[in-house]
Amino acid sequence: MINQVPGDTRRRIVEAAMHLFWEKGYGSTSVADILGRAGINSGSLYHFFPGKQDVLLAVLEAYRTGIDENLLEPNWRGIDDPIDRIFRLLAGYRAALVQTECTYGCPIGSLALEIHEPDPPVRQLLAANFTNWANAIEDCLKAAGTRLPAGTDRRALAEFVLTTMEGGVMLAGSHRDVAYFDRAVQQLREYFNCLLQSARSPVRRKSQRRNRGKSNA
Amino acid sequence: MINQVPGDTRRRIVEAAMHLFWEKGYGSTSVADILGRAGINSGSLYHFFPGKQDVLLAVLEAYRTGIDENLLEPNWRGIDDPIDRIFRLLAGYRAALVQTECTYGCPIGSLALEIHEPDPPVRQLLAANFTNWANAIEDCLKAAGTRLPAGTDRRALAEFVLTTMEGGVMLAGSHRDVAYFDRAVQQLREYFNCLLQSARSPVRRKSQRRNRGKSNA
DNA sequence: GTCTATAAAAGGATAGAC
DNA sequence: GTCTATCCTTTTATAGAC
Repeated sequence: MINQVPGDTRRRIVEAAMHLFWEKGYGSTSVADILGRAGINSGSLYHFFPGKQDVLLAVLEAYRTGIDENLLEPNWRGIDDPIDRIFRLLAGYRAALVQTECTYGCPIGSLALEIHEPDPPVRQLLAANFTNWANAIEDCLKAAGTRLPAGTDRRALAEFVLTTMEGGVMLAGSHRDVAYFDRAVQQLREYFNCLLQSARSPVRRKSQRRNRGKSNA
Repeated sequence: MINQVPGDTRRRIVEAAMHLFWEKGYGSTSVADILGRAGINSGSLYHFFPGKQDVLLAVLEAYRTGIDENLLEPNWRGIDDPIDRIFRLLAGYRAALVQTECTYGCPIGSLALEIHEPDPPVRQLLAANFTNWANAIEDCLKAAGTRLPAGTDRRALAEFVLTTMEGGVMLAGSHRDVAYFDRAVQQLREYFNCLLQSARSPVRRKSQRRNRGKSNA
């Protein structure tokens, strides 16, 4: 092909696959689909990748390393308040749902539930993506400092934000109605309000002093 | 085949497909897989179903109509407290995760994120399954009566229980670690504690007097 | 209703020229 | 590195006997 930037082909393959996996899923995307979208031929793809699954690994790796540049920075630009940042990120997912008429799915979440093989390398990269996402939220929660009650399990809360997002996207997509996502986020907001409130005027409970952060009903 | 109960073949097909879709996903299950597990031949399946997708519809329909008998009753037998029932149901999913070494996925959730086609009939059945699940939780929340604060959006809260379950199962499966599910449920528990607490001693915003009444605060 | 056999297509992957 | 051509397997679905 003419005017080909060296090293560009591999990038185009990953980009094409990233889009197609998001749009159709991994199993329903054929190698031929990827070739077509990338504008290349079979030989080129198999020159860079041993097989289709290795393309998936490259895609997941691209998501993982690009989370700051492609997801967090665009959403957080100009927003400093850490709690605002959390709900701004969720609003970003909402915008994606609206733009795609609720066809959008979190690419990581969709792949996580589509891939059923034990498949350690793929699964580890999926997990790493989730971990990075939760890390970013956890940083926000740490930055919130004393606005959250002492003893708040910030790691668990960060993961809870993630499960809310994934669950909300799942329901909104299935019902083709963004209101399902909105209600999930609204419930999370209520929970945060409760936490922020009780940090201001702590409710004393028997279990709380003895067992900080681990109360279980 | 000998000793065949009339009308049994169709049921066996659906049962085999139900198991395989749950285990391997829809796309990775071939018609041949279903035939093998059901112990029948190609002609029988295509006698009852126009194609593979119609088997999926029958599976989703079976989940939908069987939710009480197969999911709710086994988990709720002997438990009357409506809030306990909610967390008992979540404990049931936890048990499934543990038994399968976190291979388990909610079959509806997995299919919801695997199926990317617009595909109205399939999607409507997925949505109907989610709706039935949330209905059951909503009934619990209604039964909780005044233990929840006045004005609680019980529908949204029921859906929030669902998103927590789905998100928790997703993370636990991806990390192959049930602790991710446990933390999600624990966060939901904290939220419920907050709600139950504020129903006992309603929080007044702005000029709130602390620890009114006789609660053990 | 169930069987066997097979059609027809699509899938992932490879070979070898350039 | 990229191309064209092709192999081989798997897949869904059908045909027609019993």
